[in-house]
This record gives sequence, structure tokens and C-alpha cells, in this order.
Amino acid sequence: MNTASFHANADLRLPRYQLIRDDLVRRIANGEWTPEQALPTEADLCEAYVVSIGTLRKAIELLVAEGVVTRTQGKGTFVRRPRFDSSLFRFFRFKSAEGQAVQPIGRVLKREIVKPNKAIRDALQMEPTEKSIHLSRVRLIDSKPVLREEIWLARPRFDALATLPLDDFGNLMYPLYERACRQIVASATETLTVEQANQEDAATLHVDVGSPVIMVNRVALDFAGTPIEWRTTRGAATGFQYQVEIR
Amino acid sequence: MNTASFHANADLRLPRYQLIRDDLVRRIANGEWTPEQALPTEADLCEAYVVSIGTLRKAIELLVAEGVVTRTQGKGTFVRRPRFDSSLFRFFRFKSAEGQAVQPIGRVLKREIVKPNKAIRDALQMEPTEKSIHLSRVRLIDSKPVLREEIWLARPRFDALATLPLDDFGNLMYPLYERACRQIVASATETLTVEQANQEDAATLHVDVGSPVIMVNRVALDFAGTPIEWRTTRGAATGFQYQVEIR
DNA sequence: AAGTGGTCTAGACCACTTG
DNA sequence: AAGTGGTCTAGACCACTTT
Repeated sequence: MNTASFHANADLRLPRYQLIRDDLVRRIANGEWTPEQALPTEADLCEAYVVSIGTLRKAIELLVAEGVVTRTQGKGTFVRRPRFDSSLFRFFRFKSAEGQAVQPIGRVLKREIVKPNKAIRDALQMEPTEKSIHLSRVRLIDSKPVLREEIWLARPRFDALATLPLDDFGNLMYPLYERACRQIVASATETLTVEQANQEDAATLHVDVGSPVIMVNRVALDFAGTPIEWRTTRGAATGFQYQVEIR
Repeated sequence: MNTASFHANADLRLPRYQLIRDDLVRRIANGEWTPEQALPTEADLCEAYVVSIGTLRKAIELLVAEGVVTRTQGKGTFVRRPRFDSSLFRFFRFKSAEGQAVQPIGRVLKREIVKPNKAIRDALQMEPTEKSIHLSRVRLIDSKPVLREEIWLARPRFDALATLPLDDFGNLMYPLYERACRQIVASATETLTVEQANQEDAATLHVDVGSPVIMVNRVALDFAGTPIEWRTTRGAATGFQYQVEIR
């Protein structure tokens, strides 16, 4: 095998399909292919990695299973952009006044440039002296607030957002990150807990103080696995529902 | 191909690995292999289905991905029994007084033979006149109740439990179902919602009335996909935490 | 028509488990 | 030593998309 194809740190005792998979994620993380460009064809990759098609396919099937790429017959293999639009619907059942399922509208209320607390600094792997951009955001349905969001971003990567007028932030954050800062969110980890509404929750979300509130903490990562956004979302537990399959 | 291998309803336009996968789940549902017995070897299955090893492996890899079977090199392929022990830990972080993670002890408090309400009857696919076994159960850590459970079982399948002394139910339900009624839980769907503690919750779980409570509704299925148990579990939201990965 | 991924073959050799 | 799954080959033909 042509070992020169692989990264220096690769453990050559691993199966070849595993080495190829690891090499492909490394190259995707390096931005070698964007979500719009197709990866090389199976034939080309077979030649480059000096393996047979079966081995190569096994590597790519791993990436498909992980959600890193999608394949379409006749078109090619593409880096996948995760669909966060539907993310909220995993947890909250939002309906408009007419009972239609709706995507809440996002609006940034406040921005400050601050040093984050230790928990956020650790999560974003920031130096103790580094500053972050902190955004306060609400999400509305029929002009009524349904979610409160606090967002922290490591300053250097998102410098463009430190000066952009708040009115230009638009409805969705992740397309903005991509447009204004060339930062693509590739995956995320969310942790759910339940709290009781404090004064601020009660005022913003129009619920009683002490009533249950869902808190979703999210750490969003780029393709290299580097954390780029820390976000906490709070919403009334009334609209909360989550379903899991167990095997 | 030897079409005689497949069930009459099989759609022969599907890929062979898909047909083989479907046939294997059908046979597993029929109880052809228990979780202790190995399935036939790859070589035997290749011969039986008249396909090459690559095609057969693809079928079995689907089952592995779905969690229906597990494979062990040198040993064989086995029907998988889902591990529900850890299920609670997906939602609740239970710790003993010493801070150790613990499995709560289960105790059945009450049993009645009743006609279930419509929601439960529908979930268990029961006839309007059929009766069910209703169990009330608590789960304890350090002798303190942490979870309240209400369980409904369709009478015919679980007749043995209608007369079994409550003291003989033991700690875990699913091993009991298997032992006493030969019913194996193969999968389940759980739905989480948040409520506020009522009087009974408050008394049993030692929380304040109105404080947040997690409710987990579970429908458990056998290998054939038939619902066999309906269960609702309630616990204080204080100990609740759930984590999800998004791609 | 050319190029892509999707399905499938008929083997080989290796690593692990059990008698 | 025999039997199991795990890895890998070097192709073939098919179905779909694009030119």
C-alpha cells in the first residue's frame, strides 16, 4: 500500500478503510471540499489510495453513517451541511395561532464584547485573556417570544460580527457565520436540563415564575472538531416533547 | 435466484441484501433464534439464500446497524437483547448517598385487573372488551423513592402475572416477562414531557407540589413489532439530564 | 453518450474463539 | 485444529444524472 497517502500520525495497524476514512475527514476539515463540491469519484479515490473499490466504499459508507457526507447516484459524493432548522422541532412543538408548525423568527437584541466565564472559555478552548462576542437573542412566533438564547463566540474567528449592525444579522445564525466569517458548523452536542423560570424567563416568555423551563446547552463544532459556538436556549416546558427509539 | 427463500409478500424489485435482511428479521420475530443461539454461519446463509458473501454481509450489517444482532469474530452472529438497565441513565443521573452511580431498586406496590383507557388500549392494540394487568411500581435508591411507574400489560400474554404473588416480581420487569411469560422486549419508543408535580408525585417523590417532573412514556415491542407493554415513569426533573449529538 | 454511485460476484487471507 | 467473523481484491453489470 502507498502509505504516503496518509497523515503522519495515522496508525497503520488499523484497517485500510479506517485509515482512508480518517484521512478523508482530515481533508474535509481542512476545507479541501466545500458542501457544494463533489469529492473525487470512487475510481479516482481507489487509484489515489491504492485500494480496491470494495475497501474504498466501506470507508465512504462510514462517513455516510456518521452523517459527514451524502451520496447521490449519478451525481457524486458531497460534504453534508447539517440541517439545524429542524433541530428545535426535536425538542419543541411550535405551532402558530392557526395550528400550523412554524419556524420561529430570530432577532438579536444585544451584543457585548466580554471575557467569558470559565465554563464557556473551556468549552470554546479559549485563552484566559481572550474576549468573546456575546449575543442575546429571542425567537418569536406570531411576534410572541417563545425562546431566549444566549450565544458566545470566540472573538478572533468571528471578528466580523463584532461590528456588523444588529439589524443586519438576519434570521438565522449559521448561514450568517458562513457568509460573514466563513465558519461552517459541522456538528453539535446538546444537553437538556429542566429549570424553574426566573424573573427574566417569566417576563420574556410570558410564563409564571417557578414554572418549568427547558434549557438546551449547545456546543457547535466545525469540521475539524474545534468548538466555535456556545449557546444556551431556554423555552417554556409546556411545548416540550422529545421522542427516542431504543434497541 | 432462489425466490422460494423469501416470504410471499416480499417485493422482489428490492435489492437482494434488503430482501435477505427483511427475511432474517421475520425469522427472528418468529423466534427461530433466541438471544443465546447463534444464527447460521455466513457460509450457510450464503448457500441458503444463493448469494455471494458480500451481499449476505451487507444484509447482516444492516441488522447490526439497527441493533437487531451483534457479531463477534470467532463466535458468531447473535440476536441482541436490548439493555434497558442503562435506559434510565440516559435521562436521569442517579447517585447514591456516597455519590456512586446506582441502579434503582424496583418494587411493585399494587396490581389490578382492569379495562385500560382508550389511549392505552390503542397503544397495546387491544380489543375494547379485553382486560389488562395494571401495576404500580416505585423505584428506590437508598430506600428513598426516586421514580413512580405505572405499567399496563395486555392480559392474555401476561396471564401468569395476574396471579403471581407481588413479592415474587423481583427487581426487574423485563427478565420477569421473559421468565414467566416468554415475552421478550426487543425495542421501545419513549416520549419525554415535563409536568408539574401533583399531590401524589409530591408525596411519593418528596418534592414540592408544582415543581417540575419528567414524564417518560414508553411503548415496548417484541421482535415482531407487536406492542406488549405500556409504561409511564415519573421522576423529579432535578436529576434530569439528556445529551444528543447532532450532525 | 459519458460519468456517477448502487448492486453483486467468487473468491482469498487474516484474527479471533473454542474444542 | 477447526470454525467463526473481519478485511480485502478485481473486477462486472445496472440505474441514475448530466451533457
